[in-house]
This record gives sequence, structure tokens and C-alpha cells, in this order.
Amino acid sequence: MAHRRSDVLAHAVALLDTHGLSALTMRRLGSELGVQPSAIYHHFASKQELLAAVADEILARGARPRTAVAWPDRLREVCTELRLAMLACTDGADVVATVWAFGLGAAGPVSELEKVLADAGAPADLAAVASRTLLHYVFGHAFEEQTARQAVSLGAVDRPLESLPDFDLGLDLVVDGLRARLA
Amino acid sequence: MAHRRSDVLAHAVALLDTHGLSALTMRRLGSELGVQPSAIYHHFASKQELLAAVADEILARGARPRTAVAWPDRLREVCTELRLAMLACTDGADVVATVWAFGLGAAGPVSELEKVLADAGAPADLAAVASRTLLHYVFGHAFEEQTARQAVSLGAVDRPLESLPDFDLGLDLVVDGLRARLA
DNA sequence: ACCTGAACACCGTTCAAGT
DNA sequence: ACCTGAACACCGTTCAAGT
Repeated sequence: MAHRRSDVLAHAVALLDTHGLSALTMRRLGSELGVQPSAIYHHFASKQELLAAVADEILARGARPRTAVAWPDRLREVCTELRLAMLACTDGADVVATVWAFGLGAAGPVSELEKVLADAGAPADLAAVASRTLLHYVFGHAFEEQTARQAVSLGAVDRPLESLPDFDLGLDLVVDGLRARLA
Repeated sequence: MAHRRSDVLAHAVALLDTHGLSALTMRRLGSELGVQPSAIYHHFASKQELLAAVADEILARGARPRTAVAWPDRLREVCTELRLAMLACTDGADVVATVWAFGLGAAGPVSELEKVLADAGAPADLAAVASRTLLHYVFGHAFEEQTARQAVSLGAVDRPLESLPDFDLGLDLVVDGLRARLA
């Protein structure tokens, strides 16, 4: 019955996938692994640490090859990968954004955005601001989209999905602001 | 010992102000009012409904007069008011952003942003995208700033506040993207 | 209108002890 | 290295009943 850290993590991600964040409790995770809740603490020091590992796994799972060469397309590629990775998992946006906000992980996308901007000739402070602005946009948009999607699927609300503003349109708004500064 | 809904709400806000979101529980709120937790449910159907009222109160408390006439300055005014209102209260950004994301309230700022953009001649879809992009930026920035501030004040982290990107700089990025489309 | 008392069904976390 | 068993200190919510 011995589990490794990776077994516990895999089951945590599966639990999130199938039943959402509210089902991802230490007690439920333990019982589904046939183990006491306290046994999880042998592998993860806290639920926060577990969630950080889950967030990193969500991002790793959503990795896609990079093809674009121009910086605006590179930015779009990173943002789109991040968005799709979060949307691919129940409550994925909530988990990744929370883990990022508390500085516990999920730092990959922002450092990649910063690198793309630095390579495009942006000074460090502009790269820092712009990468975080893009990240906040992707988080906010994905969180809203996911919340609306789930509200509809639960029959709680009949607001149609089409009323949500388009993802790429908002992205272009920020990219255009950047273009003016990097020209 | 009879309390009105407004008494309960006022104490909930005070509790948030002084001890943060983790202290805002139905049980603690009840005990500080000298009442059973179940008594709160006479005034609010659920904790979510209470939180929505708290978020609206945070925004109402932070209201400031509008002075700008040009639309870019109007946008900045609304975003700055929203930001300061959230920062003025412990975990204010978390509460307001969560309530907004779940469609339970805090809709004032976004509809005001949409109105400013419509008056500036933006088509409805651009106004919708841009207002949400701005909102996501303000939420994300404020949440990060507040989280970092609290981490520092708790001595948990020594990352200095100055390393945070400037609020107005990110705002200008989006405004410039808009300027190109409204010229 | 406003509240009590008691229950229901949960949480995260700690820790001595076991194998 | 991995886990048990039991406890500690909590949660939100419901509901019949009281004033």
C-alpha cells in the first residue's frame, strides 16, 4: 500500500480533473488512496504545497511546441498555452492563479513572457510590467470563462457563453500597447 | 439584542478590515455579535451572499469624485478608485475579485468603464473586451500587491515592495492599445 | 422579526506510535 | 520510508422551536 509522492500528486490532479477544487481535500485524497489523511503529510508539508505541485503539473501537462518567431506571436503562443492548460482542468484557472498569487509556483509562464520581451528589446521594467499585465489578463479571462462555463453546466445560470468577450481581442489590446513602445 | 441586516454587514466589514478574510466566518461573526451562528442566516441566505454585500460595501466606501473629462483619464480614475478601495481593506482584492468572478456583485466598476468607452465612441464589443481587460489588470495587480504586502508584514518573505511593477505603467499599456483603436 | 440549541457533515493539521 | 489512530480546533448550513 506504499505510495510515492508522485502517486499522491497524480491522484490529486485526477481528483481535481473529475470533481473540482472542492473535492480536493486531504481527507478525500487519503480515503481514495486507501490511507489516513495524515499520511499525505508524509509527502507534502501542507495543502498549499500540494496545490502548488498540482498547479505545476497542470502547466506541464499543457505544454505545446513553440513555433512563432516574431515576438507578438511568441507572446500569443505563451498566453494561449497557459489559457488552454488551465481550461483543460476543472477549476484549473483558480488553482494556477491562486498558487501564482501566493508566490508558491506557476512562475514558468511569467518568466517566459519576460524573456520574450527582453529578446524583443524591452527594458527590464517594461518587460516586468507587461508580462504581469498579460498574465493577469489570461488569469482573469480564463477564470471568468471557466466560472461561466461551470455555472451553465450546472444549470445555475442561462447566460450564454457567446456573450463572453473574445480572448484574442483583449490580448491584441495589450500587444498593441507594447508595439508602440518597442517600435 | 436585535440586529438589523446593516448591523451584521457593518460588523462583517469591520472583521475583514481588522483580521482578514480567514477571520470572517459565520461562527466568529455570530459570537462577536453575541448571537448564534445560525442567526446570521436570518439576514443573509448564505456566506456567499454576505460576501457579495461586503464587496459592494468596500467599493461604496472607496467612492471618489470624478473630475477628468478626457476618456483616458476617466478610465484611469475608475481603475485607481477601484484599486485604492480594494487596498484599503485587508484581503479586499481577494473578496471583490471573487465576488465579481462568481457574478454575485461588484459589477459597478465594469459597467462604468463600459460607459466611458461607449461615450468615447468605442463599439460595444471593444468596450466589453477593454473594460474586462482593465478590470482583470486591476484585480490581478491589487491582489499581488496586497499578498506581497501581507507576506512582508508577516515576516514570511523579505522580497521588497519596490520590486513590484508600477500600477500606472501597466494601465497605460492597455490605454495605449485602446488609443490606437479609437483614434 | 429575530433568535436559540442542537445537530449534520464536514475541514486542515499535529503527533506519538507502529511496521 | 511510509503509515495509523486519535485528537484538536475549527468550518457552513439546516431546522424545529422559542420570544
